[in-house]
Formats: sequence, C-alpha cells, structure tokens
Amino acid sequence: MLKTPEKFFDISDTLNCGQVFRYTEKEGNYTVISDKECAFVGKDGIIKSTNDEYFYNYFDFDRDYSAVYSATCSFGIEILKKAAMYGKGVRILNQDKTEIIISFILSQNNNIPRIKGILSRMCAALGQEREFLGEKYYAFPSLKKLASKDAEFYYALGMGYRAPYIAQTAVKLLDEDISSWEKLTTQSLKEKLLTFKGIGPKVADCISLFGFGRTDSFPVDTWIEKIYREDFKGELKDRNKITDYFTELFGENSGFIQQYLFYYKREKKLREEKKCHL
DNA sequence: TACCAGGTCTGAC
DNA sequence: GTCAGACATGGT
Repeated sequence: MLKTPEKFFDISDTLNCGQVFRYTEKEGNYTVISDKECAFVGKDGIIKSTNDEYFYNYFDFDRDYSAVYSATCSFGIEILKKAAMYGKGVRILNQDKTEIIISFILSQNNNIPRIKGILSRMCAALGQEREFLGEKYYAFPSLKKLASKDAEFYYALGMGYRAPYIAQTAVKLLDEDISSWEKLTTQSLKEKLLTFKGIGPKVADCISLFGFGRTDSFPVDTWIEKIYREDFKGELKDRNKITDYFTELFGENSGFIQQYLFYYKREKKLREEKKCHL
C-alpha cells in the first residue's frame, strides 16, 4: 500500500493534465492503468495497486517537487507563477515507453477524449484481461500482438489516418531494443524517434518527456503556441524554433514548466466554456 | 454548419 | 529550406 504525498501532489491535476490517457474517475476516486499494472487511488490518499514499486516510480514520488515549483516561480514571469500555482499538484509520470509511443502517435491532430476512447478499445481488443479489486481491466498489448495486426484492423478501431502509423511502428519497434535508448542523449533520442513515420517533433518531445523522463524536452502543440503568442508575445512561427526558445530558457525544468503551462491554458478554456453553458 | 483537437506527411516551389 | 493542403473522426 502506498500513500499520496500531502504536498505537491494532486491526483486529478496529475491525470487530467494531458500526459496520460488510461484512467477513470468515479466519485473522486481514480483507477489508473499503466502497462500491465493497475492502481486505485482513493480520495483518502490511499493507493492500492497490483505493484507498489511500479507505481512509486510511476508517480515520481522520489522527486522534490517543491524545488520544481520554486524554480518555476523564480523566473519572475507572471504567467509561470499563475500556472505553477494552479497546477502545483501536477507530477510528470514515468510511463511505459511502448505505451507512450503508441499513445502519442495517436494524439496528433486529435482531442483527448477521443484518444482515450481509441486506446481503451485497442487494449480491450488486444490486451490481456486482468483483474484487480474485483474489477477487470486490460493490460497494454504486447509489441508482438500489436505488430500482428494490420492497418485495416486499427482503422476499424477508429484511429483514422493514423492507423498505418501504428501498424508500421509496432513492426519497426519489434526490431529495436527500446530500453537501450535510455543511454542516448535527449537530442539523439529525438532523432531516433523522428525516423518513425507518424512521429514528428512535437510527438517526439512528448515521448522523450513522458516515456523517458527527459525533462529538458518542451513539446510545442496548439495550446503552447497560443501561450507563446499571447503571453510571451513571441513572433516565431516555426514550432522547432519555439521549442528551442523555451528549452534554452528553462533548461532541465522545461518539461515541468511545459505541463504547468499546458494544463493552465487548457483548463482555463474548459472552465470558461462550462460557465457559458450555465 | 464549420471549426477544432497535445501534428505529420507529401509534393510543389 | 519553406509552405499549403490533405488527412479520419468526434465533440462543440
């Protein structure tokens, strides 16, 4: 049994900030699935799981997030303070590498609710059925299983034009020793990832950050681009250059700050939309 | 209805 | 090297 830290951890912030897609919420309790493992995070702060050691690492419990938080505020940039304050319960999860690669290929030009649906259907179709606390769940499919299906199969799961990317990537990954990529520098890792069809600069940065713990990565998507223009008054158009601008500014804290900013900007819009409907 | 979503690929200059 | 257009699908 694990217990959630009292400070700088909020399960809702951490799961809803867009880094992870396989979780459900019910009355303030969360169920998270990662690779073959499953965890139940109760609103009382108790974590029951199939593998405590796995989830201790998964939730990044060893890291001092007060240092991350103060480093973020120390830049003296107003929106950083607001974003860090708003998302101070966010942690960067240490997720399964294969799962992250597949998930973020699906994320391109797509929205989060739909990505969740596709992954959920894919795991139900190909993942091993397991059980935890009397509820069944599906493990993330093995590479071998993923590689055994063709684009048409993935098309039928609703992946759209990304279907062939998934089929090809699974086959190509079978020939690779993904865990050995840990030795690569962040730059070489990114170059390696860019050789896969369907992985561009933004998805490569997400994979580096969420799958390989490279916190010197700063993915630039539509939301971050908005922040860059509106809040940093930036004029660059090339997303690669915007990434360079932020990583040079934030260094090893780039990934954390990116999540604070993304979560803050996106949630702000969602909240405003909700208000309109009331 | 039209536009947007954690973009990338392709082909034309 | 840069840039426009295409791309599946579901939500608003």
